[in-house]
Amino acid sequence: MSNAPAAKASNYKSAIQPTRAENFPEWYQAVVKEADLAESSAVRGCYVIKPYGYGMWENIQRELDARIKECDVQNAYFPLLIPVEYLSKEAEHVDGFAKECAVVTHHRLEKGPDGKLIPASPLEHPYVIRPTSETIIGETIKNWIQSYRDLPCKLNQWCNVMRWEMRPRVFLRTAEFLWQEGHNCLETADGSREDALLMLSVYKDLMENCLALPVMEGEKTADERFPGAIATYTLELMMQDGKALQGCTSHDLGQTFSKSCDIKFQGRDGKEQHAWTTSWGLTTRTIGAILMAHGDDDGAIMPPVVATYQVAIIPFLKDDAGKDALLGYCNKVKTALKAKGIRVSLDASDVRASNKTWDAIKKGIPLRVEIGEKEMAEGNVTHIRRDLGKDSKQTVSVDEFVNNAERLLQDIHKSMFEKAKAFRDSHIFDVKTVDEVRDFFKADKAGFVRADVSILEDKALEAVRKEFAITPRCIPFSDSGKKVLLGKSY
RNA sequence: CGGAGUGUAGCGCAGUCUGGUAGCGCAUCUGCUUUGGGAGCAGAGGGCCGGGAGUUCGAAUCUCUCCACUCCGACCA
Repeated sequence: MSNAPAAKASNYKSAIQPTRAENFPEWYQAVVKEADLAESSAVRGCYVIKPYGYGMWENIQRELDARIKECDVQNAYFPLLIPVEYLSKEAEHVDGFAKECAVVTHHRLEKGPDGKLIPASPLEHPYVIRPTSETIIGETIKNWIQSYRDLPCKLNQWCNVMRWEMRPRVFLRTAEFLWQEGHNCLETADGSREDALLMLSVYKDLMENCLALPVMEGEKTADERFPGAIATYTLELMMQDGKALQGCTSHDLGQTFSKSCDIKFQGRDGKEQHAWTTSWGLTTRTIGAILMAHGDDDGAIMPPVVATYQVAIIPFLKDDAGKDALLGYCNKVKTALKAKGIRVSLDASDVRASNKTWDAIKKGIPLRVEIGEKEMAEGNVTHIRRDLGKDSKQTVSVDEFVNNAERLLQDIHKSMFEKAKAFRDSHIFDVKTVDEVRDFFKADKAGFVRADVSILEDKALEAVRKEFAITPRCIPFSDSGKKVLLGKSY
């Protein structure tokens, strides 16, 4: 933005206000609203995901589900309600979630004296609405597993969960959210560790190749671990304000849950033993990550692989006389693109073309196709890349465009990834001492600092962590466990 | 759950300090003229000022009390 040519500075106005530099959190909310992705609901902390936003989630689901199944995981579904006793069996687990559980205590409503409905018929055994399903899945599959021949047992469910958050933020932290949670059961300690890492690699594939998000893969420090896990692996993402967002999570649960749920099997040696389990999840938060990693001051920029629409066709209608012919031409282009498997929107409404254009920009549709009488007369289309802006405008024949559209989308993906990666790489700074950590965040610089893991032992770090609200994000694999990344996070 | 802020038309805001029955911009509707990076002119419609209680002849404005949202923390995907 700062290097925008002075010539157009006079009439330049970003579509989203405030800009990222002016106020990042407010910019984020404006992007969500202007792109028509979601809105707040009557229920505190719960949001309505609107069709344009839900379309992204469906595409993320499709891509991730296929990859999960490649790992021989089967989909299943377990109840929304979990008996409170289940949760209380694992001490660390209950500590981790007890504070944020919604509890179902009654099973009926009746009219009170003032005509209002009040809960009636208290439940003898209350339920919690699942914050996660380790316990109920464990209690179920213990009956499915008797022998090493029943292993591995790999299950996944797509569902909603509820965690009573105090400070909700659309997509990033909501009381109810959508995710998949995988729960695998393995034969050995090595098996569960390798499995947790395998699922992490699936997420990495999704992030890089579908969401165009560069990741920092690593292990969480002990205090950042999932309650009950022996190791938590993560993909940390960097947002454009330099804050971290945890992109997914994959836990090696060891025998914690197999012991509390009593998942036992007879091993190859004939001896009975507890199984080794993993759990791994990815949520609708990834949509927030996409917005904050790729968006610019004109709004969202959607990665082509999961974009609800990959191409927006915008007819430039001059008058009613030529309307039918022009829309017919646009529809032909749309049909040709759809035949190539490309998701296309065509805005045939009477709204002014320039407003349709801005709508497509704010929604972040990767490719915009403008079609007016000029194009129609010559058998052409004009196309513009969202990530590069109007300087990328090109006019080519319909055939050429249709044949090249897939490659154009791939190019967009590639440059989005490279741009995000360049940002990430230029916002990680090596430091040696706690004082350098303090100096970095005191100067209000954006990004992470990378230090030797021994810094975690330094007593002085605690005060700095508190003062600037920084946490260890992960111990990246890339430094073979010798370094730790510290930063602010969502 | 702690600290701070904001609730007035679909959206963004002014008006509140100093009480007198509500205004601006955008959007919407109508008409004409326009049309390739947010159109122009003319006209029109739309709000019991977040809810409740109180003070007052009179409350958007003062008092009390709820509620919601936003930001910064704590907690987390």
